[in-house]
Amino acid sequence: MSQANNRLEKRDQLISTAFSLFYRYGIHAVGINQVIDAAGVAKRTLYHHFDSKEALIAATLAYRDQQFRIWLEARIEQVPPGGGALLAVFDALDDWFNERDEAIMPFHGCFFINTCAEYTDPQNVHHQQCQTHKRLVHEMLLRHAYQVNAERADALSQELVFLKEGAIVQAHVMADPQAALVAKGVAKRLLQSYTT
Amino acid sequence: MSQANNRLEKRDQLISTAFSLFYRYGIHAVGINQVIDAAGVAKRTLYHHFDSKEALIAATLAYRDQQFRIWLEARIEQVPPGGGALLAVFDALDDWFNERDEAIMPFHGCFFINTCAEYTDPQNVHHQQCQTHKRLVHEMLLRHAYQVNAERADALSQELVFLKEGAIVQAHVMADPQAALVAKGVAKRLLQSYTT
DNA sequence: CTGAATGTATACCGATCTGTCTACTTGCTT
DNA sequence: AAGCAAGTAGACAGATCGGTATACATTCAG
Repeated sequence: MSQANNRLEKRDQLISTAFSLFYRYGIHAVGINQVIDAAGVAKRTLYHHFDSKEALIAATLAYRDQQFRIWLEARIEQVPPGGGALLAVFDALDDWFNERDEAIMPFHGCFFINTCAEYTDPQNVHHQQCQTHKRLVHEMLLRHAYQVNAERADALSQELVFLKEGAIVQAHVMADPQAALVAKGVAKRLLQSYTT
Repeated sequence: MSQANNRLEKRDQLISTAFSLFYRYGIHAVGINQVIDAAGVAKRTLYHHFDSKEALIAATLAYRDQQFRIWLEARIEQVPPGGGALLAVFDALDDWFNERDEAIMPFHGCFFINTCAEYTDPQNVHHQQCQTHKRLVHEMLLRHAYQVNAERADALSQELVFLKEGAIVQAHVMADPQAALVAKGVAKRLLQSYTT
């Protein structure tokens, strides 16, 4: 194992450890010492890679953004394009909520919604990073909505986003394992009404 | 001003001050000292009324639960029963999001969703208190859904809840002032399909 | 060979955290 | 009149916070 590999490994180790802790316990509730202990890394090493806790938070959000979008994109592309792809989103959510897909386990709600709950001001740096993530996911749905109804793709995708967010909140807050399927039921009817 | 009044006033003052701070900055981010400074109360007084910060949090959640449900109930009862009452929910949300109703200002997302984001474990005491609140609001919608379609009231109310939660998240995370109206549009179509 | 980069461990800094304590005041109730 | 409940201000305790400093080890590149 080369030094260059070690460099990256430590950095990534810190980010993925920080993510797991932030995601489970919340950002404010997790201290820097807890992160370095769990990562098995010296404090100096953390502050070598990141200027501050704020910088670590930003890196953690970027890490999850990548992980989540790559995962969802892959799940959608497993089915033929069109309405089916949009419904596949809810099947993906179902597996996420019920922790049936190792690639995205465990489930503690949406990390970005949770982060906005800790930084409620929309002007806050972290809040805005969450907005960017949500916007990118929305655009992903929009691309597939075009295949269903190009003229009304904006409206369709936006309405599906509402159902998606509602399902995530319901699954987490109410610990409802069927949330994704309920949302999928509504999405189906919605899709029908958009498929002229 | 009698002493007996003063007693209750101090307690309520602490709760409403704590709520404002917790709601705006998050629970973990707000310290006990910050609460007593803002409330203009001695630390001893806080610990006279509450055993711990945990107890203050519980009281804060109960306070908001009451405030919110009384507010929403009042908003719904301003219109004749039936489908209109269910749509009135989204008009109420619209005023909440855009801070047009003094009774429920300001808007920093849903305090209960935010709290669940800080206490992600559904077994956590505070998380469960949030579940209870959401269940009570759901039952409120259910009662009105009965007027629309008694046989399928469960399904209808559940789907409206999803739209409601989705709208709250969208309004907060994306700072989208129109979220409630988008959700209302979907709710309208949903209601039509349930009004045989 | 040497120096820069990256890593280790650990002590330390000042600030803040929740919660307790002392000492005193006020005012209602019995 | 006496006692109790509720209030004040503020010191204090012990832990933890984010972040820095010191001293040293390893490894790769010029």
